[in-house]
Amino acid sequence: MLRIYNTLTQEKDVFKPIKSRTVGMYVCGPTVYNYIHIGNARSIVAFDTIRRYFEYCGYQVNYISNFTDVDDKLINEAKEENGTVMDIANKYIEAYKEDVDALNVEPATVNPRATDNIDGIIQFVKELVDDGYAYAADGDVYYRARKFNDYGHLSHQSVDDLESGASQHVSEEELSKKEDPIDFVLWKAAKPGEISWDSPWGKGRPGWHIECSVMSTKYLGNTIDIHGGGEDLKFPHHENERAQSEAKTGEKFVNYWMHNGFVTVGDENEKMSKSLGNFVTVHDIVKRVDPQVVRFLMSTTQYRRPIQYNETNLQAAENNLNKLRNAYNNLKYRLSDATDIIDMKLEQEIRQIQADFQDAMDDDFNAQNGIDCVYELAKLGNMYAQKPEVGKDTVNLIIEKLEKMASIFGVVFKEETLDDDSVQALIDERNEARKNKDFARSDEIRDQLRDQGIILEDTAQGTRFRRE
RNA sequence: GGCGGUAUAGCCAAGUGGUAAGGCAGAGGUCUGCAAAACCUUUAUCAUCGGUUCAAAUCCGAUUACCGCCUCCA
Repeated sequence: MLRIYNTLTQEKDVFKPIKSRTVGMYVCGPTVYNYIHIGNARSIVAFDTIRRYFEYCGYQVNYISNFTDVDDKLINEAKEENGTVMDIANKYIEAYKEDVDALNVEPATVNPRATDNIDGIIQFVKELVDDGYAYAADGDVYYRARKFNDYGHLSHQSVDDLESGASQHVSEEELSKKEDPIDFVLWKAAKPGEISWDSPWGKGRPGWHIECSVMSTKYLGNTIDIHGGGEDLKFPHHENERAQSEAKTGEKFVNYWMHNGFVTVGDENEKMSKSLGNFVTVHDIVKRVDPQVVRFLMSTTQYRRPIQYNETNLQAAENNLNKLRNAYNNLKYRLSDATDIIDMKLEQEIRQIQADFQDAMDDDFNAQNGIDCVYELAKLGNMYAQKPEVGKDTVNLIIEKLEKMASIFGVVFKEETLDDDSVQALIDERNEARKNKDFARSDEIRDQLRDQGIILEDTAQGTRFRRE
């Protein structure tokens, strides 16, 4: 029985999908005005890992993640890079896809763009105005937050507290247009020269939160199973989405609200964000770190926990990932001399590990406990692979389970292959030398191959190799 | 000020009432011609104080520290 921590109820709720074998997920995607940073990546990886576990459980997942491709930051970036807003958006959407692909994230079912949904947004806002939930003011349209009785419930804030916070930050100009400082903008009037669309309120563009409400309901319906994002999106973004959507449809917007924890960085352990200027982009990081390692670090940390991004943790992740890769190789190598004996007891243990794995993941995607089960399986596999005689079916069973469980965390195992006959010739020559106790020569060959990034390992079954 | 979260060995981290999983790093060992890989052994009384209980890391209260949100932000 899968339980999910729901931000709205602040409890782990039993997961009941709206449709029996389908899950509808909407995960807030990036505003595409820059390369994504590893905080973005954490969110993307966290929800990809969750999605993969749903699929492992046999669900079909409708995974929607948007691109917010018009807002102030894009407009500014366009000025700076001397291009149009669409140029900037297109550039960083392409970069996003490359980065996310490097992290082995499954493609979304759809990545809708805000600017492809302007008509829907205008229609949505119009209905809110017609119903009295929103009002036009000088070309802008604002949402009447207080009119939505449940406003503040998701972020567990009282409206009055929010208001005292908001009053300190809202500009004079905005304040003069708003009926109430906590009201938020649905539609923004365009300044001269800015990208804009025609609307009943004049030329303008969408406010920040509205695109997610529109695209979520468009692709997944009025009520969706899961809506996710970073914990900083609880307020105001998700609070506002919820208010807009439920006011418009009169139905519950989201059954399970999920929020991932932050990536912290440096000795200060402070939040990484674009505005603090302490961010590391995925674009840069993959130049020096194996993206699989970054992925592994992120997906094996429970999604609500913070991740300290530093060399120590990266190194630990790499070691652990290599441990799994080695176990895989150890098992694959034994396939060559495996017989058809069967180890029923071992197969029973493997099934138990898988059951434990599912229990762990069913508990709000406890990846830490989940990956521990995979380590246990790897150890079991390593021990088995050292036996004098192994059964082919059993070895294959371990490999299959290892691949299946590890794939949730985005781990892909590759079988080592030689594309170069000269390497095999050297390995043969080295074994000949070893037979003749010419260890000087055999070690020389081993060192030579190591310099090429090929590690030799002598086993009872022969010499095998792997790449560094 | 309001709200939310976290505090367990050098590091990551499990554990939600019965006398501290696991991983990484370190140390020692087995295997190996030597390695590599693997396996084995080894390292804590759980931020502080007080309370409840036969029994608490686990429940209650207080305190401290750190992080986040309340303004754009994954």
